[in-house]
Amino acid sequence: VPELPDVEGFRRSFEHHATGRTVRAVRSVDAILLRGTSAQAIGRALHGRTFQRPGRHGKVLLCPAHGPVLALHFGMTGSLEWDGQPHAHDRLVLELDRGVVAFRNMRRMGGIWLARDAGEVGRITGRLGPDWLDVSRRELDDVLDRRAALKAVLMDQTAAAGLGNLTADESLWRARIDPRRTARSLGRDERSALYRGIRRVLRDSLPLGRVPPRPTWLTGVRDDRAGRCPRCDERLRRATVGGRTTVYCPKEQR
DNA sequence: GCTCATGTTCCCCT
DNA sequence: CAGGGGAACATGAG
Repeated sequence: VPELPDVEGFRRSFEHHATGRTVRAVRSVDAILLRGTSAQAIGRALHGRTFQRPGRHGKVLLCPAHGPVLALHFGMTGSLEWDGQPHAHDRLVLELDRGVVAFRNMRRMGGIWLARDAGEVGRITGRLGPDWLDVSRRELDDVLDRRAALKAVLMDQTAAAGLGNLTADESLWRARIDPRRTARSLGRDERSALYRGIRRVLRDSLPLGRVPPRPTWLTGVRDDRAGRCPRCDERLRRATVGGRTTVYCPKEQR
């Protein structure tokens, strides 16, 4: 479920459970998820190291350990678990001097990176645009300076990082803008509405670590094929935009 | 068996 | 080069 709010939730849990904790063992490393590193390299780099406060850039979680930095991308089904119980979908398990953290990921999309130091983190996040929480209203104009479909631009991580299918649809629904519009076609007021929509969705989702499936939100009704707009009760429509299923209100989103 | 899934990347067209 | 469409990746749920 990992979009910006979810990864921020993982970041907080990692901060709470792992900051100041020392790695005692690394196991259950899934080679298919490794990106430019190896199980041996991760073991060598992290064993005996103590984690510092984790960071996040878009959907990437960054876990520095006084030198090496472990980076995780959760794909569509990744999560962090602290139950200490072995699970078939564990793709990386770190035993700490107090507790165990498991990177669990059923579908094995996403990735595991290891940077040798903070300076090398750019190799991992270098292609990402600014984190959406750091995008100013003014910078939004730069992000939208494209001919592509608006929703495709919002989900393009190289333009700005962190929005996914859910947060993009939710933000566009809040702003009452048609996801299929060309990014460049938005007027000033529409851009401001979109900016407020994105901020609002992220701000409200952040403390929960997820986009809340409230019935008053699009997210709460989007999985219902016969779902209706929580605001105007119009029958919601489904389309494919930017290669992904898109739910919107044809009456309000213009 | 079939369809779809909250992500990313690559390839082929236009 | 920019953008769209589709497939691939890997695994499950309905």
